[in-house]
Amino acid sequence: MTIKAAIIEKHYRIGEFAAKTGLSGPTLRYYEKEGLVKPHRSDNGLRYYTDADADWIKFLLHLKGTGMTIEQLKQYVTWRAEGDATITKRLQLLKNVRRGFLQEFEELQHSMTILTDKIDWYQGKVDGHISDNEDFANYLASLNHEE
Amino acid sequence: MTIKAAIIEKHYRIGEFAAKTGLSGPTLRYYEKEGLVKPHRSDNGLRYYTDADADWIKFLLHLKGTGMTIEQLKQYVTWRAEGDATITKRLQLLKNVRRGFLQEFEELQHSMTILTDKIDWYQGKVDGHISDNEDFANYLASLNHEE
DNA sequence: ACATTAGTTAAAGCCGACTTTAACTCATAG
DNA sequence: CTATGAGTTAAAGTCGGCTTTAACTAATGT
Repeated sequence: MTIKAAIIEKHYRIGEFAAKTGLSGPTLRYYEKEGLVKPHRSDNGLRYYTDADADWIKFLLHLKGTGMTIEQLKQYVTWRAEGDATITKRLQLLKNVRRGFLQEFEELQHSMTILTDKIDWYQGKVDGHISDNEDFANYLASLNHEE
Repeated sequence: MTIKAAIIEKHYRIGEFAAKTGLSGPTLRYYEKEGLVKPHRSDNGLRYYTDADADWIKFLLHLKGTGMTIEQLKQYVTWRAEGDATITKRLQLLKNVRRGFLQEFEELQHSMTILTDKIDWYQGKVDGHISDNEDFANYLASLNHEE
């Protein structure tokens, strides 16, 4: 006797799916118009999305979070639709994205250092253990921090 | 005999200053209109900037780099112009900025992890040590990485 | 003296990424 | 059967952060 699991794929209509993904309905329609996501349609013509679509949106948002624009995402999606022949292209694109992101990341870390230094400097002024005439440039220099 | 160093403060006109700061001339004028920077004027009416202005711009760009908007920067500048009475306000503002930035930073790190996992997964497919039917969700699960 | 390059202003334009509007249809509880 | 809430479309609007344009004046090299 064969056991056959009847896995019923859950259908999410746009409102529920919007809540699930954190995007708005209009944003989902916008992404669809840009070709980033392809929801399905039930017989009555209403969109529905699945858990697989949710996974895809999550991944998409991570890529977006690394600084990819909608245009770049479209390119990725286009290649994805073309199948395995474009895997190296996609790999190369993602590597380029990572390179840019790492660079940006270092700048963010530097800005973070400067921000923290400034906070410490203000705190020192408030607490009175940095003298009134010590300016921020000197303070940075004393920490060997640039800019 | 008193030695008096005649320190001549270098004046940068907008073009030179733009090159120095990496901003464009129009952007410098825009920042001025928004009250973020106050260049000086020579007798002929032309703007000039100093090294102190450059330091200020650099700091401003770091704040901007942490996600502060022009409006928030304006608030900071306004308080700065009001003098020491607003130091605690500025300190509080910068601490809030840091809190938001740290949060954003963690999300960026997570996106980075997912991006790298995807790159490794593609690389595995290309190199043939990840089987054709291993999907990315499984691969993430195997790494104990979420989403 | 004059051509070229740099600076001046106010106002309009642009771009990406959505959001809002308008005018409509569909779904469903009472 | 009808009120209400959700979904449909295409098109226009918004917003932040500049950039471009237009019409002009100032500075500088030959």
